[in-house]
Amino acid sequence: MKARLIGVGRSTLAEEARAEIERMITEGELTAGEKLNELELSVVMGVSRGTVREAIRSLAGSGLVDLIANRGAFVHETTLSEVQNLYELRGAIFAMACGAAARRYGQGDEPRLAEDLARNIEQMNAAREAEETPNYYILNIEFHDLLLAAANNPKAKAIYDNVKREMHLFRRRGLSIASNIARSLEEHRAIAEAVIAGDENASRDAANEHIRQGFDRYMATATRQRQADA
Amino acid sequence: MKARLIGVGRSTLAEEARAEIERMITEGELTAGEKLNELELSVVMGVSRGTVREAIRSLAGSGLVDLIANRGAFVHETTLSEVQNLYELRGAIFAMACGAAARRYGQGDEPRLAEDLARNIEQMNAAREAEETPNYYILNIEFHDLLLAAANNPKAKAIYDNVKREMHLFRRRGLSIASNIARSLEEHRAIAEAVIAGDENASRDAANEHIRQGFDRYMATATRQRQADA
DNA sequence: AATATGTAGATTGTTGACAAAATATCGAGA
DNA sequence: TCTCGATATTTTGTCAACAATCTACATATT
Repeated sequence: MKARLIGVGRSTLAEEARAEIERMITEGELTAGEKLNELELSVVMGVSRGTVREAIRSLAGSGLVDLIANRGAFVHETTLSEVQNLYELRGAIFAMACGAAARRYGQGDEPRLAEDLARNIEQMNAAREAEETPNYYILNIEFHDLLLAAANNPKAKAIYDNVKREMHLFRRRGLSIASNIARSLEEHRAIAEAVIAGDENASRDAANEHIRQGFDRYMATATRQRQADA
Repeated sequence: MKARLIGVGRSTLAEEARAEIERMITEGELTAGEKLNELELSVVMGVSRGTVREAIRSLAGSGLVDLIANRGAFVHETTLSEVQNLYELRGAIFAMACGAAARRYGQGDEPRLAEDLARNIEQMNAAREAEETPNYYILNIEFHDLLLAAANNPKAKAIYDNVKREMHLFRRRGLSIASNIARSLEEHRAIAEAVIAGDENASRDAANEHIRQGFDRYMATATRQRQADA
């Protein structure tokens, strides 16, 4: 007896509403600082206000929305100093994950990690040479996700994803300059090497360095763009 | 013109309900794995079910309760492998915070940090010599909070607090053996020294080491207690 | 003109009721 | 006795209405 499971993952209306609001925010239909009107959203989405309210509340926990009692919910505005904090937080978690991945690989708990990382880096190199920036972007995310998965720490991964999304929200503009990609790729190689060597400390350091460099690249690009705008 | 502010801090009913449920969990009135009955809680607390529901939903984001659609909310059960993950996560954030604190102190952004840390360590040493374990416990928390505060990263602090609370839930039994306290104190000294020297990398390493040692001490004590139980 | 006050409208906070799903109960048949 | 299945009860999901609070605008006051 076998059948396609129906309704699996189909969850509550509130969860679907949450996903929809989340999409609206990440895709820019709702901009930073904008107020979320419960009634308006409920009409647009065709559910009751209570359901929308529940969705908004659950979003607040992820940092995408700020709640003020009796005043409502607002799309979180990320300041520049917060961006630095987000980078540091992301770096801390990523470094920890790389250390854990190295340990687990060394113990034989992640047998496929080596080939997965090698394949990813190879594809990334190909994307770089072909100057296929969108592919590079996807592969870049995959690289980090591979290591997060290998760390086998779901809560850390959840936090990492939240931080990533909030950062993504801030820097809508791509930061994909050819030289940046080349350097980033080298850093990936260094991380993968340390992890596959099973060296926890080296993995952590390489990961930390990667995020730090990423922040520097971000700041440089942001400054340049700001000058270009002026 | 001056008057006492009224209604400050008084928030919504749902927030108060959340705080109350949180208390019930942390104080053990609701045990791990137990189901949270919305109606029951609403009667006990004298608010409507919807309000309780909102409180429970907001707690889910902090990891204290797990939600299952159409089945309800359950107090999160922390497994042993999760404990290790929590230690690692806490270590990552604490190490990052110590690094940031070192940088900020070096830049003159946290002028009071040096004396605060020195005072804390001195009091801790006094508590150790007097064998006042409860005081030691409070001072230990304060030490970590001082550094988290100096890092000036609110989101990191929020996550740290969540993790800390979840860990606290798991290990009800104290782990305060005299020799442990002495070693822990030495590690604190090392951290403070690195931070006040403004050395980011050394601060991170010292913090990481501290949490790692803490985990080892925890495992040793837990194993010993398990043997004693058998 | 600038500031305070009052009032109407809009929005959030809270509740109770109904619908849908899950769980418990109980009996029939092997 | 045990398993399966129908039924009753409990519990969650969703909604609409009411109450409390905030916001915006008009009016009055200096």
